[in-house]
Amino acid sequence: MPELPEVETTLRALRVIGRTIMAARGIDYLPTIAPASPEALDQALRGRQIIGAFRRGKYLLFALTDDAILSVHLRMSGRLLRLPGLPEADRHTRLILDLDDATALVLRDPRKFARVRILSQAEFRALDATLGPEPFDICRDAEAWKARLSAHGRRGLKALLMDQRFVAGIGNIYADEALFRARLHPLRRAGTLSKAEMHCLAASILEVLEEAIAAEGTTLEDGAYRFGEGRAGNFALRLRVYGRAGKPCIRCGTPVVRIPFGGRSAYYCPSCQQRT
DNA sequence: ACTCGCCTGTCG
DNA sequence: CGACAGGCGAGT
Repeated sequence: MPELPEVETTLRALRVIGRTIMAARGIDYLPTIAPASPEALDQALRGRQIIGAFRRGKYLLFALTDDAILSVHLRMSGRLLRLPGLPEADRHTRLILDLDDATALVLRDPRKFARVRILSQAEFRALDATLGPEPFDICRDAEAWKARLSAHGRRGLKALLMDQRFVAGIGNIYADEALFRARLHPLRRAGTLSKAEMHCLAASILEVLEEAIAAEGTTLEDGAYRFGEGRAGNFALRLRVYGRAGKPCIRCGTPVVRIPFGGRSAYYCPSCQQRT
């Protein structure tokens, strides 16, 4: 579910810097959370202050006192909310961190894919090294962007954009949206782009991510993505191609196409986004 | 460089 | 009932 704009919005809405974790309550505790038991997690987190909060790709990272970093990845269906009081667990609540100001950080995740880890500095550096550059860096450096695309010339553009080792933070929605804006076919091989097309792709990625962050992310009709106390993002209204199979392309009227892609879908306009 | 599995929920 | 869902990683 959440891609870079949703993770960024989630992080900004939490405003947890300076708070101290009073208790960690694990409910329907996930095997994807470490330490492996609620008691051990509580022991590891209780009394620690959150002294920093940042995002890397789709990871939410909370710097704690004593040099530890709490890492949260929401995967497909996770949300991280900041709720008042001592919130009760609903059916999908997996973890509640009670804070010192009578609020709580609450992880909800119907599909149980979300991951939580407590990392040492070295473990964080190792994680960081597995991720490609942030789009806001690489897409503003024309030479580096060109070199990076050229280094993976055989790969299709959509697969490449979604590969977190290539660039960190882009997922299914924003890959399709960026490619639509750049008028590039999702299966076009990266090595076949002209210099102008490479530049256009970088500009399209920056544009769509910035607009999506400004709109506080994409909450689809199922309402799965929420942030803060449970607010929805507004970018679904601005999606130009994602999820629009059979509907007219907003640019040329040709019906948008959906093709199977890596167990999911790619949406594109067969007229505006030629494979050539 | 690919597909599949992980899990639950919803929709047709 | 099957298809599909904002992701990733273990397998080929």
